[in-house]
Amino acid sequence: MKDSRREPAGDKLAPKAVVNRVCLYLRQLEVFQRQGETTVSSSQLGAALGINDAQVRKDLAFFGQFGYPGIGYRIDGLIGELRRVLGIDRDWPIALIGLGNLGRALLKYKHFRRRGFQIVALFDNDPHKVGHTFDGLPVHQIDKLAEVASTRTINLAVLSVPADVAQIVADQIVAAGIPGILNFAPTTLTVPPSVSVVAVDLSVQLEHLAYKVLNSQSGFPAPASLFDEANGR
Amino acid sequence: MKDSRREPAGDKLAPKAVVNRVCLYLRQLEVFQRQGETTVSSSQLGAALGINDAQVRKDLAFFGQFGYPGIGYRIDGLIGELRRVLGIDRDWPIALIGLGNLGRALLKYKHFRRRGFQIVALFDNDPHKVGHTFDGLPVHQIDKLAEVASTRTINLAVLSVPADVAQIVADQIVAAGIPGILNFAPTTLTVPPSVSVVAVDLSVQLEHLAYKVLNSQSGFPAPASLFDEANGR
DNA sequence: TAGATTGTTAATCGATTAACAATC
DNA sequence: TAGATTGTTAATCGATTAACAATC
Repeated sequence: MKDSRREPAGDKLAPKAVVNRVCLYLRQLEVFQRQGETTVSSSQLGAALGINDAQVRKDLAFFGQFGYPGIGYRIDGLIGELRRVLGIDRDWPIALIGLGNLGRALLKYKHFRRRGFQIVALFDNDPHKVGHTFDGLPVHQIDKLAEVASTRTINLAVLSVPADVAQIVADQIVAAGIPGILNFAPTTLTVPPSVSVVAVDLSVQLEHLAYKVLNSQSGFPAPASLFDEANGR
Repeated sequence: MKDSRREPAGDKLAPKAVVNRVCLYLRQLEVFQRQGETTVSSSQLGAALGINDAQVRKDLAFFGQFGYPGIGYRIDGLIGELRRVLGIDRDWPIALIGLGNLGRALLKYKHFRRRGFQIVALFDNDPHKVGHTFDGLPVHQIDKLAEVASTRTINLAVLSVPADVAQIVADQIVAAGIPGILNFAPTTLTVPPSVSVVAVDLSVQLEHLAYKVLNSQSGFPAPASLFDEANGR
C-alpha cells in the first residue's frame, strides 16, 4: 500500500496553468533531491521558481494531500506522487514525424528519455531519408503511420514537419489512432476532441520576448537611436 | 503619416495571454493574406484559431482601434499594426549560445529569419567547436560575450546550453548588457528585473501533453491494460 | 510546549464572454 | 436603407493571494 494520505474527492481536470506549474515543481524537487534535501516547504519551493507559497500549496492540493503541517513536503514522496498524477510514472512510446533540423535535434534530446518519453519510430516523406536510419531507427514514409502504429503501441506524436503539410500529417496521425500531438509546426491544427494537442511555436516565443524587451520599464533600447536608425527614421 | 485610427490612451503592458494570442492573430492574418483575402472579421479570425470573437476584438482593441464597423479588419493594415506593436517591424540581432543538437537546429530555423530575428553571433565552450564556423558564423568562447556584444548590437540571446551551466551563462549574458533571453535550458534563471526571460522547456510541454492524453474524457488508454501491464500491475 | 507549516476558506484580482449602441 | 461588425460596457467566470484554524 502506497500511503495513507487522502486523494482529492473530485476528478476535475486541472487547469492548464496548474499543470504547467506542477511540471516545474517536479523539476525543482529533483534539483533539491540531488542536493540531498529530504523535505521542502511550499515557500522554499515557490522561492526557487518565483511562485507565491499559497499558490504552490493550492496547486499541490488540487491533486491530493501530500504535505505535513509543521514539516513541509517529503521530497522523495512528492516526486513519486507528482510523477503519478502527471502520468510520467510509465513509458510513453513516441513517433517522431519530420526529420528536418529540428526533428533530428529532438530525436537526440536527452531530457525526453529521462522523463519516460521514448522515440520509437521515425517518419519523413523525403525520399533521401526514407529507408535510412537515424540513431538506429529506420525512417518510414509518413503514409505508413497507421501500419507501424498497429504493430507496436505509439501513444504520442511529435510533429516537426513544414507548416503547409502539418494538417495533412495531423489527419494521418489521427487516423492512426495516436491520441496526442506535440505540434512544432507554426499552424493551428484541427483534430477531433478525442485527440490532445500541445503547440510549441518557437517564433511566437521569440516574438513574445521581443515584446517584453521593448516594453520593459528599463527603458530599452538604451541608446534610443539604435532601432530608429535601422528603420531609416 | 500612417493612419488616422486612434491609439489607446494608456501604455499599460499587455497581459502575457494577450500577447501570445496577438502573435497567433498575426500568423493567421498572413495565411489569409497569402490566400488573397483583403478583409477579415473578428469571428473569422477567431474561428481559424479556436478563439471567441469577443476575445479577438478585445485583444486587438488593447493596442488600438484597427477595425471598421460593418466591414471588419483590413488584413494588410492590421498585419502592419501588429508587427509594430509586437516590435517585429525591425531587425533583432541575436546571439546563439550553446551549439548542441538543439542550438544547431535553431541556427537553421528559417521562421526566425522571416520574422526579423537574425542570429549574428555564436558561442560555445566546447574547444572542438570554438574557432570553427557554423553557417558561415565563427564560434566564440562564451566568456567573449561582452567583448563581441560591444563590437556590434546584440539585443537577444537564445540559450541552449546544459541546465547545470545555464545560470552561469545567463550571468554572462546579463553582464554583456543583452536585455532578453530565450531560455531552452530546463532550469529557472535568476536575472535582474531589467532583463526579460521567456522560458521554453520542451520536456514540460511533453509532460503537459501526456497529462492531457491521460485525462481526456475519451477514455484513454483505449485497451485499459496497456499501461497497467507496463507497470506490472 | 513553541514554532513551523499545511490545507482551505474568504477576499481580491484579472481574464473571458455576452450584449449592444455606434457606425459603416 | 438593411445587414454586418466593431469597440466597449457589464456580467460572468476563473485564478491568485491573504489569512488562519488545524496539526505536527
